[in-house]
Amino acid sequence: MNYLARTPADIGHALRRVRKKNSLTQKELASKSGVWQETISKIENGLPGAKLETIFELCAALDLELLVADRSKGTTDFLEE
Amino acid sequence: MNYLARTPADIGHALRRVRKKNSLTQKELASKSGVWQETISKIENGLPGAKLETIFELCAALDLELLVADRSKGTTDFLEE
DNA sequence: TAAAAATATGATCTAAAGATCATAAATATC
DNA sequence: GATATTTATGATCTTTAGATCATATTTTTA
Repeated sequence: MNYLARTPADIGHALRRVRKKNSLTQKELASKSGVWQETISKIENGLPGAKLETIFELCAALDLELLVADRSKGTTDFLEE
Repeated sequence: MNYLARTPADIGHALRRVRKKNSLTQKELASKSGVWQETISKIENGLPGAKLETIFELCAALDLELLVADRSKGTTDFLEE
């Protein structure tokens, strides 16, 4: 299950989807990740200046990683693995 | 050609590899991307607080995108597509 | 090896992220 | 619809990223 991202908002949306898919509230993710709920809300809504480190903290908590890939023809919608 | 990233340093290293693969200096990438050479240097060296937006600006200039993926067993070394 | 080119680092300034708290607003539940 | 829960937003504070400039250091080239 991959989500393709070309913008900060894409990352935020992907993180939200995975969070919900795991039936976690932002508050629960906050506890898991050490990132504040308010911060998670902003990131999920596409905060352009979100820190890379914070993104990786959320990825770790959601058991995710990022792949740096050549730009594809794909859209930033849902991608099946 | 994918590079797997679990930390800001991984992202920085991936970006550097792709830049070099395209025979670009940091200064040339700076011109392409609108991000300052000095900033690129810091990011390539693993700046934890690098802004997501800045990362995507570099990705766009290098014709890259990110995939949000489930954590794999892989290491953050070079991965062949 | 010397010179040129590329990269890294330091200083200053402005804007803003994240922590922290509070709470308004939105959503979910019954 | 009422209530509970979740998410979004605003305020304050500290830290720091990025822009900008300069230049030290390192790497590359001839």
